Amino acid sequence: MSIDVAAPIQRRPLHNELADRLRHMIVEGELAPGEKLAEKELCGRFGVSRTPLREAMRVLATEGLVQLTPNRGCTVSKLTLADLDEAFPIMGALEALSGELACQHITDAELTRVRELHERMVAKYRSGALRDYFKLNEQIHQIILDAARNPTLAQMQLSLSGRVRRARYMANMSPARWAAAVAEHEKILDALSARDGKRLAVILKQHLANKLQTVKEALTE
Amino acid sequence: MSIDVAAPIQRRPLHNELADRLRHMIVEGELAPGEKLAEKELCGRFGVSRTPLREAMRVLATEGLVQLTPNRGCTVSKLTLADLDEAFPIMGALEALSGELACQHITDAELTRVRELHERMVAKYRSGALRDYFKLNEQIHQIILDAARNPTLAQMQLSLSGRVRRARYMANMSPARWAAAVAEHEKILDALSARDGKRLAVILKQHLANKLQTVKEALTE
DNA sequence: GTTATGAATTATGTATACAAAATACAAGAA
DNA sequence: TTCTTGTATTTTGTATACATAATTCATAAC
Repeated sequence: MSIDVAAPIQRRPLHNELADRLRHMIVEGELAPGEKLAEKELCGRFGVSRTPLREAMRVLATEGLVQLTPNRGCTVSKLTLADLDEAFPIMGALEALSGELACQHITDAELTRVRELHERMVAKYRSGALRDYFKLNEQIHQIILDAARNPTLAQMQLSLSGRVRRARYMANMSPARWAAAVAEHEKILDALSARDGKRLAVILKQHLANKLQTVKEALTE
Repeated sequence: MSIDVAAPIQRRPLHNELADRLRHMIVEGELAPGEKLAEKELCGRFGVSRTPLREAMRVLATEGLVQLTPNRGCTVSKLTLADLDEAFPIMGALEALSGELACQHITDAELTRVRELHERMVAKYRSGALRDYFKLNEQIHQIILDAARNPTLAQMQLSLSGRVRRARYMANMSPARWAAAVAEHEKILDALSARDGKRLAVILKQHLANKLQTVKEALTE
């Protein structure tokens, strides 16, 4: 195995690297909601000075992942029920738009890819592999998002879903919900195949509304 | 006139103040798109050191108002036709959602306020006062946004509209367009008064689509 | 025992200093 | 002239130092 000597040498600023790492840690739940993020401690952990770390913090604060209080430091944003109630309808509206636009722009190759992922996802459902199911689910939504050909929209969706992603593990889907979700995905595939944007928009919006219900039920248990 | 001695003493970090000022300057067009923002020069202008300025820059970059290139500094983001094509449909989707939610939550008092602003706006239209018209227009949309009772949604709308606000002065509305816009606002008021969320959503989405057309026509001239 | 007060400590906000990269520019070669 | 190539300057990236606010904790008053 040889390295690509023509590839550009990657050198990114520390604050970018830090922002990415911290974002990942928060989104994946490695840093608990409400946790205090002391600059000094994080500097020690990453082996950097406070300057780039603080710059990364401002970015995460703007994205809503952490909360900054003047002279009082930084904490990982909590994810309340109200936050979910706010975020999911927005995600529904954005997904609906994605679906509409995707129907206008999606290529046959992309459509084939969606079908393939869908089949594999259904197989994972049948075998009860929730984790793999989620992964394929995400990939399908990602392709729709890409097919919308609207990077701004994709960016906003990504940012928003990052915020609520932490709630994911809470959503221990009931068998009934899971079956319903799969049924919804059949409809999504149908509408997308027919390139029926309006229909897909309605389905996706409802899909997100149901997702919210699932998460909320899991939370109130 | 006496000061309110009970009011909390305002002391905000410099980076917040800087971010607000720079954001305002960019959104209002005082800093031209594509303009280079050298740290040293801005530090001199505001009388601060580079540390808080750089923190403010990261925030603006996350909001999409400036572009950072590693080791190469910062420039005010340009607003291309493609950006408008991306942003307006998203704003349409978000406004539509706002309208839907607003119909569920708006109080009679707020509705009265909207009617009042609407009347004043129509008067400004009749007298040809475009600037005042815009201002009242914005206030109406703001009330709808507030009535949606979804701060996350409001925040996202604000951020997006800030990005495209610079294109506003380009939109020198034709008389026909202006008349059409006013007619649309009559429909908006009707649907809102009837608290018919679905109808309002459709109107608002179309309203934004028309706005995009207006701006694009003004640009291609 | 509880509350209040103040010094000591710690953390955050800002400025400055140093390192490294990019840019500008001048001198020399084709 | 035009294109290199090397050097000086400028700019950005990062670390450190200092200023100020918040917190902790011990002590004193009630």
